[in-house]
Amino acid sequence: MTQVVAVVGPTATGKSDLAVALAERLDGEVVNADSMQLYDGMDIGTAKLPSGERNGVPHHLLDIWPITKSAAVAEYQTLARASIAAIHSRGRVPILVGGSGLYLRGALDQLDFPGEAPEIRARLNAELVACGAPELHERLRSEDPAAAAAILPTNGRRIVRALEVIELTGRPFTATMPGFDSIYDTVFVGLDCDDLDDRVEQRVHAMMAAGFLDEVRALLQHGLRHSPTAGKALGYAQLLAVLDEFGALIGDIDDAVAATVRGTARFVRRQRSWFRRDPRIHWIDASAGDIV
RNA sequence: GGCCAGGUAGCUCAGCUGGUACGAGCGACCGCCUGAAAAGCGGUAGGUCGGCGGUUCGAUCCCGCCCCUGGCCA
Repeated sequence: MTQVVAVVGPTATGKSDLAVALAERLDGEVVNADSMQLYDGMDIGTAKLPSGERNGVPHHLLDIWPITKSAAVAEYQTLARASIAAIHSRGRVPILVGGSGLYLRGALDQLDFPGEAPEIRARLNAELVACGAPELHERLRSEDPAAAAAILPTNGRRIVRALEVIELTGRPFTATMPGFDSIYDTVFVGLDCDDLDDRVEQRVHAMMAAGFLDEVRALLQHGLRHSPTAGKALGYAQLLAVLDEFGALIGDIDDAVAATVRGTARFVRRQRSWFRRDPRIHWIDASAGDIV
């Protein structure tokens, strides 16, 4: 059975560095499991490890999507599994790194995602706007009571997704996550630490000093503002809000930075509540001395 | 010094000519999560309604004095 190492946990804990260190010791290669680092050109704001700091360790699934593309977990699942298989066939150890919980589970666990139907989703989204989430939830209840019970009537986005899948596959929508069964022999390493909020604040300021705003300006010219996924990324969305169509500053940059810090801190909480439930993870204090 | 506006939840503000604050957004805390997941969604906790007196059966909302903030005039 293919052996895999997964480095997981909330953002800004040093996962990328740990992954490189582990790859050097285990003769491994790194596979990205961060939904935003998949995008080409999003470097500073996603804290993508610069190639100079990868120490020659091959990294896979970085910069594979244009920012205009809508993210797709199923596609990522296919790519990640292919990447893991290729690394294994080379006799090396795949090291999956990232903080995107669903992406990690998609790559490693027994999850089957039903098909994708952009046109159906577009129509349902239009109905959502026209009728409201509760009405669509009623329809979901009649078509798939189990899914309706698991999805709140106020969560329009998930209701749309459920109806989309039902219409596409003709089968009920599985609205609950399965158990924690990896399809690989996986070791889960979780990184976390107490002073994460401080680290986050420092990191956001460091990103600004490194030219985050200019990165956003450059991506603005490539359609970041209208991209369904990339434009919603932490930091990018907040900075877009203070820039006009030509990249001129029209808002308070300090407010945008503060909003990014707050948003990231909230994101850390969501990541923790996601990973906390996974009993397979061996947690390590990221602020400890020699974590390798 | 005078005039005006205002002092209500951590922050920004709502609040029917006086009858137990219906508060809202954001924040905080807790949680959910199957093809947009750095997204989306839910729950909970916070208020001596600036202070002191007065009128009233009863005052956040009326009266007086005081304190604080902003603006205008001197």
